[in-house]
Amino acid sequence: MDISEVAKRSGVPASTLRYYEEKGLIRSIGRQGIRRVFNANVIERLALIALGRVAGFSLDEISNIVGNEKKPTIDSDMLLRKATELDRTIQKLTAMRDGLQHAAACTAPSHMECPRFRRLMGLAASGGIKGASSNKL
Amino acid sequence: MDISEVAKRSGVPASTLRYYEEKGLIRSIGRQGIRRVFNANVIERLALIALGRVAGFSLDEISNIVGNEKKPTIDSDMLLRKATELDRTIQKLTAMRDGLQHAAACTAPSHMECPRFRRLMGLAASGGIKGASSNKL
DNA sequence: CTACGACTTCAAGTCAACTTTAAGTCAAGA
DNA sequence: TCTTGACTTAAAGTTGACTTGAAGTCGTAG
Repeated sequence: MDISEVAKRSGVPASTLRYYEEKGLIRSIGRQGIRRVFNANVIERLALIALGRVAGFSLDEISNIVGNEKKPTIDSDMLLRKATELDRTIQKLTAMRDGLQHAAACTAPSHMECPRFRRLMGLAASGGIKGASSNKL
Repeated sequence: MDISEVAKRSGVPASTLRYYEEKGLIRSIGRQGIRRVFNANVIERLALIALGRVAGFSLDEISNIVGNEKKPTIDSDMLLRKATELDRTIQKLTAMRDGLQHAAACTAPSHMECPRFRRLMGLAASGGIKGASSNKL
């Protein structure tokens, strides 16, 4: 596949694909003349990268998860830590989703005045309030 | 509470608190001389903002969710849409968490070669691969 | 053969979300 | 009174993740 095919199939712009390759997140299997040629599995890898972004990981963190030509070691302890971190995030988001759903139906003048909303949010916030990806590699 | 008290209690730097106030995300209840004075409920609000960030919303989107002095209307349809969006994100992250957990224990040479990992990631990616917050206000 | 369109590199530009810096205000303690 | 330290503003700087632009390289249709 050439870069435009990958872009079309994945929805990721060619410029981003070049950028990701430069960062070592994906790689082209070779060149036809001057043009990059990609293996079909790059699509899967891009899905994984997009997923990591949604999960709030930085490209560097994702690099550690999915592996990178430059930085080789993929440490299973780190994967477990990421999984745990993600689990905490999921709990927060679940409480937030419920809070949003309730807020949409609630008649309280302001969400912050609704005890149910506040309880859900308190639940979501419990155990650390800091932004995503607040832990180191 | 003065700004450093809020910073200490919330973990959010004073510079960020001023920035959030400028954006209308939080507000000080008044001034003592030149210094801001905050009501205790700002802590709760900051928790909600942090939560929104974890959920992948931009400050502008969060502004729509939690309300803003400048932009008043908080539309319940929008809240439901955000809840739905969040639900999709939660499903993805759950699959990713399971994938990471499995990858940590799996003996396959590379994650991408492990069928279980790939299935979980495929599950996570199904129904749209694009990054977070890809929908408009 | 030459012009076109799709690729290439490399450098610079953009954007959101902050952070830092410089210069100033003020209450309180020595 | 003078100094110190925590606040203030406004503007400039930083970072991560891309995007855009300029200048160049190809394969191929006319």
